[in-house]
Amino acid sequence: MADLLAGDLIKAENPALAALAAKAYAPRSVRPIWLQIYDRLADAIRQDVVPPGSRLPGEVYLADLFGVNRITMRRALALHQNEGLLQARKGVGIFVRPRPRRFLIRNDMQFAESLLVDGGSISSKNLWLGRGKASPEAAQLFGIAPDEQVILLHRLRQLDGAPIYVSRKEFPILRFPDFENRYHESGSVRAVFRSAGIESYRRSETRVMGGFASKEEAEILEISPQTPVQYVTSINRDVSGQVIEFNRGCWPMASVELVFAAAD
Amino acid sequence: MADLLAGDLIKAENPALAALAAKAYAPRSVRPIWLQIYDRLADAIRQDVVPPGSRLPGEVYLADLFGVNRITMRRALALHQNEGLLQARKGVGIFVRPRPRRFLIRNDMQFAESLLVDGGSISSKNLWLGRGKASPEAAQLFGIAPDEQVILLHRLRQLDGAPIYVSRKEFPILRFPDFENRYHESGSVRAVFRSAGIESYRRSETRVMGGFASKEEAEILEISPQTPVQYVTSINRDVSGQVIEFNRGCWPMASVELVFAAAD
DNA sequence: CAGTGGTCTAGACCACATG
DNA sequence: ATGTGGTCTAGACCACTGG
Repeated sequence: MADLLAGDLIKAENPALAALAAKAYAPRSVRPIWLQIYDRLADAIRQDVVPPGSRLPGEVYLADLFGVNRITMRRALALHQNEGLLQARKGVGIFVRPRPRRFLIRNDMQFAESLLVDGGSISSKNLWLGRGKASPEAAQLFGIAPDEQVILLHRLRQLDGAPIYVSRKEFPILRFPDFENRYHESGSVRAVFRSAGIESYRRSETRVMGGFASKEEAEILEISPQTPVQYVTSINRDVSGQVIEFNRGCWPMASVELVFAAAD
Repeated sequence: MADLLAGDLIKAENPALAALAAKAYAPRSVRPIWLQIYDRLADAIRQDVVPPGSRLPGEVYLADLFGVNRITMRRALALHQNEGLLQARKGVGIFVRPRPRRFLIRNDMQFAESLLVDGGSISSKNLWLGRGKASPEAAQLFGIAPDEQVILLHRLRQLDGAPIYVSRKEFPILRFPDFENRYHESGSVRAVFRSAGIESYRRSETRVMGGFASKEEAEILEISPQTPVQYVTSINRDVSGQVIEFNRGCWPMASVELVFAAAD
């Protein structure tokens, strides 16, 4: 009784979703039911039938609404989670993720990367600053032993409060012996460079590769583990060619677009 | 009876796989069984217990081997298909994909992209050459109307016979009125450029973005639909700045690494 | 505590490819 | 005809979150 009541209430709250579910399915042989549900959910989300940030009705209710078993319903939901449109939180519900925006990272080689996005405010948050073992790649670039220490800076970039990019930067201690203090004073890497006498530097190489979010990355970025992501590693050098920064970042794949433009 | 016999035969064929499956599972609360099976399969593949190109035992047999239900087994297999290590062919079996290699695409801006891979032979295959409607983006770049025609060249790149990259190139007809004939004569885009008086050109912009393989792309690349891929679009200009080529390519995400190096 | 998503099983039927 | 992978159901139990 209480179940029926709750069901009716939710249904009344979102008639558009109910209408979407009421349509007849194409034959299973043409396209599996779960993919058809996946399609309809995608439409519902993109057409703001269910707005970003809102919570979807529960799986059992949705399954009933779409006239399928809960398992079948879950397949459709799971694919959307994997692709980044939805995000489940155990014990809480399934939420519509903020509309995936395409970030543009201009990578002009001469300048540091710059984030461009239409509207929305990007904020940067430092997760951790300290010293630790260099990654093998950074050690080689800095010309130090593999187990030597480097300055480590973990940063998180957020769009309107939602995490969107996590990076791990490495700097050679020899070059920036007082990195931490300088950084705390200024709050900017560029300023630390300047205080070390580096007025200008350049991006010498950028690598892009695909992967799947580790548990840690998934937690920080608030996505499901195994979600496809893009890793970007970049190398900055001073004018003499010395490597002064090695950076490795991670994006949810769906929300970034990289642009590499010629210098002109 | 026949079942048992077949099972024993296969098991005898691959004792290493059986050994992998025989180990006790960690508690489900630590890591779900299907993810533990996923892990073991990954090990088996990466350690050549099941070599690239070989076919896995059937799902029902594997499920029995790992002591779980077929559905549970399928979850582990499905994730590997999604990530590119395995590839299922309906009615045939599940196959181990060729070891994902990291392709390096050097993108020096001055030169056309060049494929680098350690060992293995890369071949190029033309799927289609003809004329058709320009994409909106290309039309704008070429300075033509959105419904105007362009030269279209669909190409497939293969590594040791396995499809690895599919691209769709667009060229302005005004600039290359005799493209098809020139191309058939020489078999190279560069030669067509030269015959049109273009001795040198440059890559002015490259964009990288993630996505999920459409049904068509999946078929060409022999991957499952919805598998994560990377799209790369690039623009080539002649020395005067005129756009002479617009290219859009698609890679299985797991098998490519893009390198953008500064000109130096 | 109730409701949520996450996992797992048992069994069924289908579509496809191969011999 | 057989075996393969693909889909779908029914029902169960668990772990987590919130009030």
